[in-house]
Amino acid sequence: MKRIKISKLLKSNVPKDEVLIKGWVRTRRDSKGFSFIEVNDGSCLKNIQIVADSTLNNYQDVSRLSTGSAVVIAGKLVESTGPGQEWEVIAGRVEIVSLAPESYPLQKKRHTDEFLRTIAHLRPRTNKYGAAFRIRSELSFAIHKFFRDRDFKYIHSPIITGSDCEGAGELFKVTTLALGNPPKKDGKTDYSRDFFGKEANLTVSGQLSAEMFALALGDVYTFGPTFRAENSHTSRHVAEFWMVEPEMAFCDLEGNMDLAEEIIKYLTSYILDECIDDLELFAKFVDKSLMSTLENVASSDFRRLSYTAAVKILQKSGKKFEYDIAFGKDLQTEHERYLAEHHFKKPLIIFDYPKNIKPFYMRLNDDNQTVAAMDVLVPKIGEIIGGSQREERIEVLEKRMDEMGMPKDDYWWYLDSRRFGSVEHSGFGLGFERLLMLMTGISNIRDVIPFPRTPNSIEF
RNA sequence: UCCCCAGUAGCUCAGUUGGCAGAGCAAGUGGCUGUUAACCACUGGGUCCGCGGUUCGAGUCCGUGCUGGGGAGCCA
Repeated sequence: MKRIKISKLLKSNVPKDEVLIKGWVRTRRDSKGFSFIEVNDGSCLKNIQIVADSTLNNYQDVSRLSTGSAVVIAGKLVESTGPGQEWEVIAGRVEIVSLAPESYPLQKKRHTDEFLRTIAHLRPRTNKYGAAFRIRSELSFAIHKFFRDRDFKYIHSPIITGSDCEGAGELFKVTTLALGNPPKKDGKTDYSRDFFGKEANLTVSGQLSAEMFALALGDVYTFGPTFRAENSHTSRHVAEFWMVEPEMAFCDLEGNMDLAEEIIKYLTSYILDECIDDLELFAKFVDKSLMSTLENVASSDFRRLSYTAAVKILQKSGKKFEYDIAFGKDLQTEHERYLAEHHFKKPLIIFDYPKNIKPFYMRLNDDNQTVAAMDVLVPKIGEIIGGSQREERIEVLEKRMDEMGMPKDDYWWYLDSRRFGSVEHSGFGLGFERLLMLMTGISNIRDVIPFPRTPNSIEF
């Protein structure tokens, strides 16, 4: 007999004489002469209720099954005579694959997220984390589907890089040199004797690679891990996270914003359609307003306004902010939250930021003051996308790099793309985990990553 | 890196003015019942985060370190 997953079993329209289930015991309740066993196999949120009669030849052992034990059950699927579930399985055979001892840490009650983080290897066995990671899987698939349906090509950008890309944050060094005694030259570490012959780091962004491929394949995207060695202690930052980075040739900032809005709406609708059982758990136990938030994101047009207009709104708001608002200063978290959560109450896109607070590759606008940058802000999460139209004019780009004191030689290949068939092009970075926080209402980024990496924490 | 909060049973927490270490849940045992976070009874379970200090006496007060959490900065 072939094993059937519980997700499929529960969708059955008719009773079945023979089914084979493999999974883990969530709870057991004994009655006179038989036991109810709730079995979960991870395929969906719901358990299947097993009715195990005392006539089973190993009932003695079955009646001692503990939470977390692995079992194989052969039996028949019947309509449940009790309330609470549509189907149940009358067990003909219960094979105990392995018994979880009393030290099994997961109890039949709610645990705190902080405690579950200390047992991150077991937490996917809980309802909440099982649901979170099923949604993570679905969301990954939906991202590939979104791009494939629009004829984007998937690019694998390198994990180990020789340049620090955009100067975005602190880097993790990659080296095979002896830490205690590295070779020296003129008092400094001699990286010419390192594995790659020069300094190497873990990537902070696949953007520069993606730009090169956009100028060859047209529309491309990357979707992979990125690393930041920042000593951040917040619920929105981790050292290792995944980023989705589309890059489009022959595309200006407006087209870029169009795609950003389209993908957020598409993914939100997709999850609403495909993961409703899991979503309902979050709507019930994690964030009561989740459904209205998601429907708001999926259906409302994102408000677009320039940085200059945003600054004016903030100045006229009459609200006291901890940080000053003035043209040329970056918007702080409190400002972004005010705009997204109080003023507009829906997702918004802010564009045309002052050039002095943005990286070198963003395209200089005609006013010579601002660059064609855009950030997408959503309620509760804040910045979820950062992107720009890229500077395609080589003389403007080189001038900008000079102003910022960047070593142009290291970027010879990047500049080459502006020498040979340069065209206007745009792209953005979408924080995958932040998106997942939006979708689930989970408020700590550490709880949407299987094994999160944060300062001082790499246990698993 | 800065600011704030917390650390007591497996988990979640209480612990008064400095005076014998507590509850609920979980676990174990027994009972009961088509149960469903089942229910009832009993039992076991403690480096009160570490180190140092004050005191006749410290879970409690002081100093210090560590860990966790929240917020800020940085960003996705």
